[in-house]
Amino acid sequence: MRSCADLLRASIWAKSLTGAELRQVESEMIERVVPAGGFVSHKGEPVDHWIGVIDGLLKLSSMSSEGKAVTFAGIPGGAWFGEGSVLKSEPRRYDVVALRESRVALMTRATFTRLLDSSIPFNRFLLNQLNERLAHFIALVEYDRMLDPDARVARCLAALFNPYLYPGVGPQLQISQEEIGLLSGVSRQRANQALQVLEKKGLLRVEYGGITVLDLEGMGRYGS
DNA sequence: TCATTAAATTGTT
DNA sequence: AACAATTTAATGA
Repeated sequence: MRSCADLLRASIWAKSLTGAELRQVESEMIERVVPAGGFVSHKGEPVDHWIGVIDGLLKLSSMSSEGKAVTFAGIPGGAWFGEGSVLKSEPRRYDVVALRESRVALMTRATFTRLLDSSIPFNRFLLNQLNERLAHFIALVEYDRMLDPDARVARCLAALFNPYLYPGVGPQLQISQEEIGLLSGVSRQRANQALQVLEKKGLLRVEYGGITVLDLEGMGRYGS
């Protein structure tokens, strides 16, 4: 994807809008480039945007009291997130960090609320997305206790391929093993080891600078 | 188009 | 954490 307009074209909720509505939404959006390792937004900051990822890869994470980083989710290109905090007008509850150089689109609260008030498909989209995320977090609580890094990597990746949350992600994804490590909370070396285990089990194929998922089901239930 | 070089990524210690 | 091997991307003939 190259621009805000491309992102809108690829977003399901935007498909039902008229050309005029779409143009207005687009004109009200702000595009921002975030360098690798840069922050899209910090925990505790006031939230006044719904954020869409035009291109790149983000992670939502937080620091535990002991200073350990805990990743909640990876956000690939084509996805939207942050509706929870926009809806509740609360400060952001996690850090948003770009794992690689990324381009994001910021939708102002005004636009967001207008869509919320006027578009049924938009509401349906949000409802579905919130529901999918709930399922994701329940799964997170489960596997947070299992310490097997292979399983953590498997489930982190499986979450990235969720077709409802991330419709733009095909079976093949460009992601380095270092990024997988950052997402899963394991070292790059361990991520490499885990990927080889998963490849041997036929769940995915390891490629240069990316992976192809062969058995999404199996990845999601790995380790249980 | 091909060869060379630099940069990124992977596999191993 | 450091190293070597491998792949890709960029450059220029």
